[in-house]
This record gives sequence, C-alpha cells and structure tokens, in this order.
Amino acid sequence: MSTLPAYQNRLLASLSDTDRAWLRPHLDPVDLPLHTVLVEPGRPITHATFLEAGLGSIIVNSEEGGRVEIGLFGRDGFAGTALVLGSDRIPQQIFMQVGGHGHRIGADAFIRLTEASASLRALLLRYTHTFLVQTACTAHANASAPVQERLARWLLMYHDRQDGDELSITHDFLSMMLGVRRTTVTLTLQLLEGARLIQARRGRVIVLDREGLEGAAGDAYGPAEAEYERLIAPLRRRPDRPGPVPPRA
Amino acid sequence: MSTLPAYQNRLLASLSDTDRAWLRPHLDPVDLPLHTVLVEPGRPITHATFLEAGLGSIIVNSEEGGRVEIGLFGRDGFAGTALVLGSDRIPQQIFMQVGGHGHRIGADAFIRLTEASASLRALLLRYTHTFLVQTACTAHANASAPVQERLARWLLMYHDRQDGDELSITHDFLSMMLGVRRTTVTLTLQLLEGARLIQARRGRVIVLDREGLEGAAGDAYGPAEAEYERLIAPLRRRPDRPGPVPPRA
DNA sequence: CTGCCATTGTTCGATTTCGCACCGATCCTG
DNA sequence: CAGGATCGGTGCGAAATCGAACAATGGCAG
Repeated sequence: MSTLPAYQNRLLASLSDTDRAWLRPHLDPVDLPLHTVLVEPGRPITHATFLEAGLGSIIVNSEEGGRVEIGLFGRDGFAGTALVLGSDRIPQQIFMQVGGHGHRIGADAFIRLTEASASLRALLLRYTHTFLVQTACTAHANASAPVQERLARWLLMYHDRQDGDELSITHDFLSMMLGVRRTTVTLTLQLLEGARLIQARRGRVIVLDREGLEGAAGDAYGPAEAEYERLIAPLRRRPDRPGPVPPRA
Repeated sequence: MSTLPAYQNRLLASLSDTDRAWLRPHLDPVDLPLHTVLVEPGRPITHATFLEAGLGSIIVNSEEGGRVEIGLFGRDGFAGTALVLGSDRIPQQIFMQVGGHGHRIGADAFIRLTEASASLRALLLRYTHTFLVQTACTAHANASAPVQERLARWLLMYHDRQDGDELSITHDFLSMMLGVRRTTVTLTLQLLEGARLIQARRGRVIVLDREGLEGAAGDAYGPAEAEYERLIAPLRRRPDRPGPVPPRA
C-alpha cells in the first residue's frame, strides 16, 4: 500500500484511479462533530460531503416541530446528491446524527467535475438511485410496517454503516427519527431485547443477533441494500475478519 | 401553431427545439389503458414512457400482499427515471392507475440520447430530483400525518395532474394506495365531504374546495410541488381560463 | 462526594386505526 | 331487464399508538 490511506468512503474508494486523482486536490478533510448541519433546508448547498466515519440523516422539519427522518447515510454515500441532479437546494435538512469526519468539496467545483467526468457522474448517479430506493423503502415502512419492524430496520441501517455492534443512540432520538413517541420506543426496544436480538444500555444499543433483526425488520429492509451492493460495492465490512468483540459462540 | 400538436407532457414541452427534434423520431405513441404495467419490479426496464394523459403509480408490492404507493406522476413526468440514474431496473412496480396515453422510447436508445445531450439529461435529472422530493414527502406523510391529511394530499396530487375537478377512484383503490383499510377511507372521505372540500360519488371524487384541501393536507403537500415549479415548469394548468364547471360563487 | 440533569421505565386513559362481518346501492353486461 | 359483480356504508370488539404525568436510574460536573 502507498502512504496515502485508502478512502473509507465507498464511493471515493470505487472511483477509477483517474477520477480519484482528479478529485483528490479538491477534497478538504473536514471534522464533523455530532449535530453538524451539512445542508440547510431551502438554502443553497455549499459543499458535497463524503463521509469517512459517522452518520448523516436527511430529515424533514415539519412546522409543528415534528422531525422525521427520511434517509440516512454513512461512509457508503455523501451529502449533496441534489447537486448532481441539477438542484442547488433541497427542502430537507441533513445533519450529523453520529459524529465523524469526511472530505468535502465546494459545490461549484463539484458540479464542474461531475459535468466533466462521465464515469464520476455515473457512479454518483447510481448512488443517488440507491438512495431513492432507500427513501422509497422508508415510505413503504412508514405506511405499513408496525413500529417494531421500523425500529429493527433502522437499527440495521445504522449497523450497516458502523464498525462494531454498539450503536450510540437514545430512545428520545429514535422516537424523533421514527416519528413515534419515546415510550413506544422504550417498549419496542424491550421487546427486541426480550427476543435476544439486541441489548439496551443507557445511550446505546448492542446488536446481538443481526440475522434475527433482519427477520424482525420485515421486507422494507433489504431492497435498498441489495441495490447498493448490485450497483456500487459491498455495503458492510466483510465479516471475514471478526470485529474487536467476537460473539461468544 | 404548426400542425404538430404541442406535447401535453411537461417535460417534452420544456425541451429545447433541438432536443425535441432529436428525440421525436424515437418516440412511439402508445396507448396506456388502466392497469397497464410500465415497469415490472426487478426486471429490466424496457422503455421510458412519457405520459400525455392518465396517471402512473410507483408502488411497492410487499410479500404479504400489501401494496403501497410511494409516488405518482402524470403528464408532469415519465416512467424510467432509473435509466437516467444508471440502473436498468427498480424494485418497485409502475402501473397505470388512470388510463391514458403517451410516448415511449426504447431503453437503449433512451440511454444513448441522455448520455449524448447534456441539456436533455439535465432536464430529466431535475425531474428525478423533484420525484425524489415527492417520495421524501410521502415518507414524511406516512410517518406522521393522520389518514385525513394523507388522503387530502393524495387527492391534491391527483388533481394537479388531471383536467377538471372529477377524479375517478374507488375507496378500495385509495385504501391500497394509502395502506389503510377501506372503511377508514370511507369514513375519512365523509369527513372531508362534511367539510365541503369534496363531493363523493360512486367511483369518483369531485374537488369542491382546492384551497381547503390544501389546508387539510398539512405540510407534506407543497414542497415537492414547489420544487417542480421551481425547476421544471408550472405543474397545474393555469387557472386563468376556468374549467368546464366554474364554481358557483 | 454530591447534586444536577439527561435518560430510561412505568402507568393511565383517550384516540386512531384495524379486522372482520354484513348489507344495501349502483353499475355493467348480456 | 335481470343477474352478477363492484362499490359504498355501518357496526362491532381488538389492537396499536398516543399524550401526559411521574418515578427511578445513571453519569457527569463541580
């Protein structure tokens, strides 16, 4: 390997050497602490941001104070898909739900590069497609899946994009993301815990049985992830090398 | 005017003369009766289809038989956005929810043309962006809006894309689209009728008070439509010439 | 060590929506 | 115009979820 560390971001890692070398000088490393706002609703998007670590949420801020998440991404994607689609803004907000870091590029330069390189554009558009499918799955889940399935799906999506099996989240936060009451989240987490699928700790959730969770998530989990793996790259870290906390068999 | 009738389809009508002339020889007129399937889930997309009249639905066919609509389009859009994003298939189904007709173009030729003309591609991508926003609004509505708001929103989206104020739909169909029971639809329609916003007839709904409906739809209706008008063209027919049934003031 | 505060757990009634059953009304077709 | 299918309306009890209040817990700061 070279001294240049490989990108953790799946998109940057999937680029051709040519595209990557071309893009690299424009990418600024950026620290992204918890709650950093990447895109403000209705305001011009200033940067495209590729995550190396952490999680970003796309949320709708309804006027009555209700906030609902409609999509989520980590090192599998980036913030600013609208720029590739030819819009300089979106009506939703994107913020860091789990702190991390990444690389960003100014909107103007980003647009110029995507217009100039068909292969770069194609990759980012394929990612946008998978994100559209994810949003469609969210709409599907919200319409017909009970809270337990939605919650399981959400935990899986988080788990897909993080190392290890410990997820940092509070019930309160989950209740906002899913658009349900906090006490419903508490109750539902207890159900999942009773089924030995997870373990709940203060401020965190530990995934015990991933396959079980997938079963509990219903069919709203899966299509978007399959689409990502079909069109981009493996979503999760290959489990060939067990993580730092191997399950006691 | 020339003898060539103007396209009713907003996208085709928005094209530059050059793009339109270039695209025209590839467009085949196609009749699209009720329930015609435009895109089969998981199968290669064969055509891009631009509607001139009628309505298409993107739906998720879950395994338990539950079908939920995640988006809808009429002469404002087209079926096959995934082709522009670089995917040859989608996990959802697209079918005609209201019969009509349109123009279609084979997938291969369509991809070639969109890759060759940046202006054509840009328009179609902007449309894709508005559709993504629509899907996001659907996810939002499904998560937090009561049935009444979702129903009002759905009627408005239909109304936006049809001439006149009479919408052809059955309670049964609405219940599938919204993912609720039929009797809930019946009940909710009665509420809207009681508020003088609509009039329900067998197999149809007549919009009486559009502004009132917009009020009843909550904030999940609006953002997607505003985005369309900002980036593409007016969505509804201009109300400067009243329709065939002017309201009795 | 101690006190504060975010987080979690529990309870209760109210409300929405579900799931099913049944019946009447309307429309289409032969 | 008669049959048959579709569509709309109604009435239950059951389940999920809501909304609000309150207690218990754990972690961090002073």
